[in-house]
Amino acid sequence: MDWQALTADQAALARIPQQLRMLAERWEIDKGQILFRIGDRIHSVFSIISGEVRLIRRDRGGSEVVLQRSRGGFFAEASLDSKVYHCDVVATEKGSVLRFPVLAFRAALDVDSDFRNAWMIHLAREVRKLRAQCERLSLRSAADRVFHYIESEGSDGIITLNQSRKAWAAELGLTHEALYRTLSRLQSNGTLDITGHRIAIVQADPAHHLQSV
Amino acid sequence: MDWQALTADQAALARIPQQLRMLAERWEIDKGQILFRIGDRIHSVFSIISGEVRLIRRDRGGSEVVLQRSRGGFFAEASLDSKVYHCDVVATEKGSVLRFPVLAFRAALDVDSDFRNAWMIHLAREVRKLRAQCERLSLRSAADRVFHYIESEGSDGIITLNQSRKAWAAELGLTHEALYRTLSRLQSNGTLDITGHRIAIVQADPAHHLQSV
DNA sequence: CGTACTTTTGAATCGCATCAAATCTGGTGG
DNA sequence: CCACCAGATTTGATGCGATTCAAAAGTACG
Repeated sequence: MDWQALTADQAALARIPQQLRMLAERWEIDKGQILFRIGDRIHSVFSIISGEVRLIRRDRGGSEVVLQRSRGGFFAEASLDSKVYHCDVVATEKGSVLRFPVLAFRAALDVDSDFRNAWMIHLAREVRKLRAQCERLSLRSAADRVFHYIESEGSDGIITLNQSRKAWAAELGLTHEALYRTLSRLQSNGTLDITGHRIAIVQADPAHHLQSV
Repeated sequence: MDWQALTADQAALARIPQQLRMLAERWEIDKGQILFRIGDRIHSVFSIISGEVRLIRRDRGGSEVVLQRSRGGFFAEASLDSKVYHCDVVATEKGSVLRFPVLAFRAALDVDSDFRNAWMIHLAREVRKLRAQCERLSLRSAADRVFHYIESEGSDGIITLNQSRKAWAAELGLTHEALYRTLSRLQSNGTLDITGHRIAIVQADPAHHLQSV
């Protein structure tokens, strides 16, 4: 297991103490596989290596509600403080996850203050990031969401995307068509400078300027 | 300070050790007041008693991006691990906040394992809740968001709102008009049973049924 | 070289935002 | 108790922008 390669969004993973690492199991998961069901006794905390999982809650009618889609990072962290899982978890594509026994995880948090601090920092950052994303998703227009993303996730009005535009569109809550059209409009506008995966804000959107006067 | 009244969404507040509580200061804030600016040295962690604050980042053009709106609960938690604030914080209405010295807060987390556990649980729950909200906000239709909210925030298809519908609309990322119309349509549909602040799903939405077949 | 996926453009449609205005509600003070 | 006000609720008409469906061109990878 290459623990060094994961540090980017996963500083907490790198800080996992040796003792706990040795207890981690790698699970290969198939598309459609159910990792655990609602009501199951909690046994593990997971981190995704590859693929995608969804946390789902179903009503009696059979319609389902996606509580979370994960492609990387931990999931079911909230299970650290309960006895049973509160949702189903299903893999939507082939991939693999890392499984940590929850008791050992709790014990490591209690004992290892470095790990504990890394974990708290990880959670706090996640909260900050998710709050920003909620704000972004409540913006009405595609252009506003693009700006918000660059301003909050990039630095100094410049961002280098680490994903395909299609995936970015999903993160922005847009269809890929809408994002493509918005980007090309903003570029021919002179508002954005797009070179490959690097996107820079050239000047504030005219509409935004009005607000600031 | 009535610490008991806040336990609802704020279990972590109730677990704050006596020593740290004694260091807390209550700040009365006016509309438009700036609590701190980007680049300021971090001195405090805050919790809102009343009113609303916004975490804002500005670009050079003067247009601003809202990273977070808070009406209750902690904000700027992520500042526990940095030296300077990463955004401006402005009050958008009159209210008051609780101010904890960040050093004492960190020390309390190190020393008091009860408080520490409560804090980690608080953060993990916040993460879970925010992820669900992001999923909800990326749903296209107003009806889907209403269902998602009831399924994920309520229990057994029933929810009792603790806020006005206008405020709920904002949380759902909708205009209040859209929410009012959607609710009355779903009620005359026979899909929802609405009695005051109690909303119950009577039957799955027909459109959802198709998916589950 | 072929396959799967992303990127791109087009046309039509639909749902939500927007602006407007009326009604209802809870709380305040006279 | 009533008048009054601010805010929430409700309904209507209109337009825009994103979705949707469709299809073509580009690109990475084995």
